[in-house]
Amino acid sequence: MGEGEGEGDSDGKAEGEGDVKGRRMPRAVRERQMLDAAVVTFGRRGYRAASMDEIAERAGVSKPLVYLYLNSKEDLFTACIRREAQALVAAVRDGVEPGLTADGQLWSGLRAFFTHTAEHPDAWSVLHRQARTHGEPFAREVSLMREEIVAFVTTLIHAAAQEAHGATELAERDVTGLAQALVGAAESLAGWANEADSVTAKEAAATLMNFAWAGLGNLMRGDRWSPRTRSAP
Amino acid sequence: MGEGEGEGDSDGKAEGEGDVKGRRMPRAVRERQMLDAAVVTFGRRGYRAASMDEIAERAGVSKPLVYLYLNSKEDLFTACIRREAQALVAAVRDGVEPGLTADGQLWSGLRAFFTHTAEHPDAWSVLHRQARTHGEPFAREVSLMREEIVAFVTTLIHAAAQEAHGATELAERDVTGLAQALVGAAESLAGWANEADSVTAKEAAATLMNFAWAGLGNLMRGDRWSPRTRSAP
Amino acid sequence: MGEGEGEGDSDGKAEGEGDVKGRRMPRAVRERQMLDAAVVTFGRRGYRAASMDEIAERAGVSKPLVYLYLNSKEDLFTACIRREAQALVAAVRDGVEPGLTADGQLWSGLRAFFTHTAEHPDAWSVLHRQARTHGEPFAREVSLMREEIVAFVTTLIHAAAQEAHGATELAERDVTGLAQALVGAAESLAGWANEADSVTAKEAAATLMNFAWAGLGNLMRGDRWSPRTRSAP
Amino acid sequence: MGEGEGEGDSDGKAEGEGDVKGRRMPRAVRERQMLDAAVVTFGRRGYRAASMDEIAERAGVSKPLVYLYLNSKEDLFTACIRREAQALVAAVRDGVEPGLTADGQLWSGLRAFFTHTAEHPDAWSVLHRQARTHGEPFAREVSLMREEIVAFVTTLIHAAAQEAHGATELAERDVTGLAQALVGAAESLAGWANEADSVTAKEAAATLMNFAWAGLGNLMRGDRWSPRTRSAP
DNA sequence: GATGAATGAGGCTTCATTCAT
DNA sequence: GATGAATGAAGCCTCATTCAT
Repeated sequence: MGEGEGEGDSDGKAEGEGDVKGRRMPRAVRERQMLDAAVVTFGRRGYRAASMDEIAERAGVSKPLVYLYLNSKEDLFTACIRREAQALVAAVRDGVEPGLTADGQLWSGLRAFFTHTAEHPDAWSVLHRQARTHGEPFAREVSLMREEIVAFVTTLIHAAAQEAHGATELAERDVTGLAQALVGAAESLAGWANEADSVTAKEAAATLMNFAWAGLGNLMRGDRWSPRTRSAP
Repeated sequence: MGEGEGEGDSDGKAEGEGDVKGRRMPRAVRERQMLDAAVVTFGRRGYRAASMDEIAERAGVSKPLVYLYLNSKEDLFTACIRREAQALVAAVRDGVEPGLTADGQLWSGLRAFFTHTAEHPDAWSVLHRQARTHGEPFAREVSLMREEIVAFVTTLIHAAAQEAHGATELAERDVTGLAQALVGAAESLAGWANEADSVTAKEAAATLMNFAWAGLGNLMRGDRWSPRTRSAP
Repeated sequence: MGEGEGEGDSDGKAEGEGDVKGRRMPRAVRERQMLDAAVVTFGRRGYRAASMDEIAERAGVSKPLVYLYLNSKEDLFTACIRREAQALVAAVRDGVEPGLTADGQLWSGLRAFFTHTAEHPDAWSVLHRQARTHGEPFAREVSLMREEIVAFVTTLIHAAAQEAHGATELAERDVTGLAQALVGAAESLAGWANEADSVTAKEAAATLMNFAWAGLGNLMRGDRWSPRTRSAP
Repeated sequence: MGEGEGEGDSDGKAEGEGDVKGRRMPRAVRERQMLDAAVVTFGRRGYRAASMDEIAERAGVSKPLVYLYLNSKEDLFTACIRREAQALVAAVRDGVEPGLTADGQLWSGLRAFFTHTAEHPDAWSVLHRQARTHGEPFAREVSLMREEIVAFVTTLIHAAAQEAHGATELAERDVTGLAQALVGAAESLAGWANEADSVTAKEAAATLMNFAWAGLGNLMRGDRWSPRTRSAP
């Protein structure tokens, strides 16, 4: 009740590598299989509801082996988070096309972000939902990633400002606020895009880009809303 | 995150009613105490990690009484969600000052939202994190609330558009996208504001308001970013 | 799972006495209501699965009142057993028509037995199944009743023997064995009659009577089966 | 009753395998130990009153192992019933000496029945008392066994009738009634034999055989008792 | 006479984790 | 390198039973 999602185990156990159960395999491969299984399980069931039994079974190995390689449930979860965080950051970095203007880069980065999260929903669930829902050891890992992304976006914002005007000084707090809002909006839109299949990653990216663009423009123009500002935006 | 694991239980048990442990109290009062305790516990630990033992202890009653009044962990969690969702919606509705222009109303609503979430961080955690992290019975409750808020925001957006220009027709998808992004941004900013105490509800509201304002302006102007648009926002 | 039977509470709570809930009633009446409720509940759910809550509710009183009048679950169960055992014994005794020959008396007694058990299935369940299934305090009560009936039947058997032949001496063990077998058969047939509604109390009694009759006849004739006896009964 | 509450645990835990507590053992062996312990516990305490704790302890293992191998209390009880039902049926079948006349077969079957129930009183309690006292999942298992035995007895009755007379047609209902009564009597006598140790299986079988014999004879002779029949059996 | 409020104790079940092979 | 066997600890839930009014 109330836990997990998928009773139907029609998903691939990634046994597609042609491995027969019990086959000796190099440690690295086994470890990857375990992490894959763990990400799926944690992503769908949540940290507490995921059982080492299910993870081991999904990975096609025995439980003691999981412990041998990954020590404990906590360590395993941390490893998942770390791996997926790096993968996401890498996907975004690699998606950014370097030759473009700052806004072009932002755009390509956003597309990469939405594409990656759409293609790895379990990983996204681990990072966005599960890791942040459980106490300190895990939340920190995600915070690090989030900060990395926020920093990256901040850089792009500064660059865009530079390109546009030369050196308009932007207040640091404003920029951070914008970045926080952008990332939050992105996360929300990622969820929206995952639910309503009709919305593609590209559309989500476009929506967000518009949003960011407008916010940035206002910021640079110093055109800020205040209680005294009246209508007519 | 600001929630953390909360090992140090230096928090007030809200026993402020002057009650001595073990005193007989009318059902309604006890029930409120239990819900209070449950919100705190669920908010900090998460649904699975929260134990009925801890909830009962925090409420200052024995476990069986919790079951007598609230049936099961699932029902208890649902009751928490329901109560806090209504409280949040009510807070926002009550915060909106009716005489104002649409943007003034949006502004006051946002302030109320950030104020409420800042004052009830555990409740906010329950709604934003915990409820959505666990399966169907709970997520739906929050979805209802979220949709209510999204609908409300959508109304204000339309009203603002009207006020500004008369009848610019906005594409429905754009408006929904904007609302989704806004709510997501708000959620993210609420977290930010909770973490860094230096950021007040008012500031967060201002940041978001700017954001919304700019997005709305763009939308109405038809001034949309596209890959071919070049720099100079 | 595995307990009780009737979810559908379409049975009368015996509130047919025209009592309004909460009405003060003489102790004897209240006590009877409680015992009625208890017999139904114990009969359907079994001793352990029956809860004092259900019994109190079915009786239309509060739990503490049940304790006030009947002390404990154990005492309550004992009271049920005692009352129903006496009722059954009385029904049989009253059913026996005194003027008849011994076999006529046996016949009328059997009819009374089957009629009573058919009309009070819950009471029969309490005596036959539940009481004997649980440890010492209860089994003894039923044993007493059973012995009373066995003794009564034994008397009739002796009387019948007398009537038939004058003083054929029957071995005590044989008579007791016959009586035991008879009672067991009666219990089994009572169950059979309860299940297959097509079998009436009268038919069951007839079947058993034939049985008894034949057994008794053999006994008196000294016509006993032994491994060396060959076919042709 | 002979079962009682069994406070004094002076019984052997059947640890006769020479195993030391905690030793690793193959699954099949452990499973048998658990079933043995469960039969004893269920037989003496009843389904509800038996605790998994006691069963595990009696089996010399920890509770989780019981769950690992047997899933749940319900499954465990079902497994007990199934195993003991099969054992009893097998004992009776194996006890029947095939070369004999029908009545000889009935006799040998009865002896086997009484011997088996006398040697396995807890198993008999499980089948006769406990399983039938608790709701549907369990009663059905025993019903199947009972029907199997009733059918078997019915066959023998027909055969005996054949041998005796050639083809006297017996009414189906009469035969079923006889079989029901016989089985009931047998069950009752089994209890009697268990209580009073002085009564051996052989004696019980003899008593019942006489009973059956007489009933069958009457049936075939059409010599039935009726209210109008007067004395002189 | 009657009850709403409250609890200590115990039962079923699951899980992360470790041996011994 | 890999696993079948095994468990301590903990969680959800229910129940018989008692106060205080």
